[in-house]
Amino acid sequence: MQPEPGDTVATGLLSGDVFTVAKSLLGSRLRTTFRGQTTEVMLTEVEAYAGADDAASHAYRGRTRRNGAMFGPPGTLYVYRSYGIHWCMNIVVGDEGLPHAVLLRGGEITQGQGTIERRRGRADNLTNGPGKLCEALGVTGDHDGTSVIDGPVRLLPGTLPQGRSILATPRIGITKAVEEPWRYVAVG
DNA sequence: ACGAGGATGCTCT
DNA sequence: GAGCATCCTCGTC
Repeated sequence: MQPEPGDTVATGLLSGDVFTVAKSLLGSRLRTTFRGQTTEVMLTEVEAYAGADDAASHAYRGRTRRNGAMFGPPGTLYVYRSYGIHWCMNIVVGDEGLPHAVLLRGGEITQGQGTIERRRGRADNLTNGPGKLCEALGVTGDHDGTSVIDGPVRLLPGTLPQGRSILATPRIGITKAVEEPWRYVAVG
C-alpha cells in the first residue's frame, strides 16, 4: 500500500520482519492525548517477539484470550497486565495473522513532561521501562486491540537523531529464549 | 552500586 | 495453583 500524504505513519514501516521493524521503530514517536493532556515520547528501547518461533512470546502456544490482539493487522496495539500491577504494550507487526510484536520498553519524553511526572508520581525514571512507559502515556488495557495508525495511542514516524546507533542485547525479564539478542537500544 | 523482597491480578494448565 | 515480557523501597557494601 502506498502511503498517502497525511498518513500518520507509513504502514509499510510495520510490515517487514519483526527484527527489522523493531529496530526501525527506534526514533519514532508515540503520542497520546487524554483529557486535553498530550504526552509524547521518542522510542529508544524495544524488544522483538517472534510469535510461534519464539518460546518467550505470549503467542508461542497459539491464540488465547489474553493475546488475541497479537493476531490482528500490523499496527494493532497489544496491551497486557504485568505482574498484576503494570500495563505493558506491544505493536503488532508483520503479516496479518502472524502474532509477531514489538514490546515498547522505553523512550525519551518529547512532550508533556509535567503530565507525565504527575501520572508517575515522581520526577525521575519516568519512561525507562515498559510499565513506566504505559503509565507515563496513560496507556491501559482499555487500549488493547486499538490501532496505532488511527487510534488513541498514535505512532508517528521518526528517525534517530544524528550520532545515535542501535545496540542489540538479550531481552529483559524473561525466562525462556534468554540468549536471543532481540532487545534493541538507541545509544549515544 | 547492587541485591533482596514484596505488591498485586489475571491467564493458563 | 503456578507463573509471570515489572517496579519500588529498603537493606548492605
